[in-house]
Amino acid sequence: MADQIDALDRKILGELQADASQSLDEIARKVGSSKTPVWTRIKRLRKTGVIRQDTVMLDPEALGLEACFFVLIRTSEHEADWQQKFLHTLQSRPEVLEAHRLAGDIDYILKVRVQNARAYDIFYQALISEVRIYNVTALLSMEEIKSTVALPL
Amino acid sequence: MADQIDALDRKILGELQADASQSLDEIARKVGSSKTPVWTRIKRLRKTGVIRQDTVMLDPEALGLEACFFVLIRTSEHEADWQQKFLHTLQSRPEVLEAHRLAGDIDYILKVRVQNARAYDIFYQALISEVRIYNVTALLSMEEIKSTVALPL
DNA sequence: CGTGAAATCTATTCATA
DNA sequence: TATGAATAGATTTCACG
Repeated sequence: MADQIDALDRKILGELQADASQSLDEIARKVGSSKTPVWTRIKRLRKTGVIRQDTVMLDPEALGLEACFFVLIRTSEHEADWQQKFLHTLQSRPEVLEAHRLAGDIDYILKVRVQNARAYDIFYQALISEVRIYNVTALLSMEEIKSTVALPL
Repeated sequence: MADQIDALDRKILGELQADASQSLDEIARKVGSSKTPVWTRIKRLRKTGVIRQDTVMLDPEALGLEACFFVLIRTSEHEADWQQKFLHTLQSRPEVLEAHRLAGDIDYILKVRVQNARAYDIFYQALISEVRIYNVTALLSMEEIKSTVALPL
C-alpha cells in the first residue's frame, strides 16, 4: 500500500473503474501502453490492495429494493463492548450498505437499502432492540441523483 | 427490467457481486448449474439492465483520498432551472460519489470523497458559488465501519 | 523494462439430445 | 432447455531486444 502509484497506474485504474470487462489489449491501447506492463501493474495493484475486488453494480429497483434511507444515529453509550455489539449488528445485516462513525454531535450514519418503508421499520425495530440508541433520524431518499463507485483519480 | 428474476438468477448475481473475476465454470458449480445456462442468464441480466456494470472497488486511502463527508443540504429554491444547475454541478464533480433528493426538511444528501479538509472546503466554496443554498451541514467520517456494494438478494 | 510470440485457460457458439 | 464439443478470444508466461 505504501507503493507509489504513478500516472499510468491511475489511468489503468480509471479504465478498470469505468469498465472492468475490457480486455488487457483494449486498456493498454487506451492508456498508451502494451499488454504485459499493464498486466504487471494490475497484478501489483491487486496484491498491494489498491484494487480490493472485482464486482458488478446491480440495479436496486430491478431487485425490488425500492427504498433507500440514510440513518443518523446519536447514542449516549461509548463503551467498547457497546461499540462491539453495534458493529456486529451492522455487519450481520445485509441491508446496511454503509456505516460510518462520525465527528460531531451525530455519532453514526448508515445507508440502508430495503424493499419498502415496512422493511425499514423491521430493520429499525431490530436495531433498537439489540443496542441502546439515544436518538435516530431517518432520511428517506426520493431520488438517486448520482451514484458512482468510481473514485476521483 | 420487467423480467422475472428467479432464485437461480439471484444466486448468480450473488456470486458476481462477491467476485466478478470468477470463471463461468466456477459460478456454475457453486450455483448448481452448468456453463451455458449461467452464461445465457448473465447475458440476459446485462441486457435488461439488472447488471449495470463491471467494475473494481479501489482503496480510497491508497489513492490519497483520506476524507469522506456526508453533506446535508437545505435550499429555498425549488425551481426547475435551479435543480437543473444543481444537478449539473454534482454530475460534473468527481468527488461527489452519491447524491440523493430527500423527503423532509433536509432537501439533499451528498457523499463526498476528497484528499483532506482543505479539498472539501474548495469543493464547498465552488458549490455555494455555483448554486444558491440555504443551509449546509457537513458530517465528517472518522471511520468507515462498513462499506459494501453488494445488495441484499 | 517493453515487445511480441507461445501456451494456457476462458468465453462463446453451436450441434445434439 | 441442458449438455458437451468446437471455436474464438483472452490471459498469462516467457524468450528476446
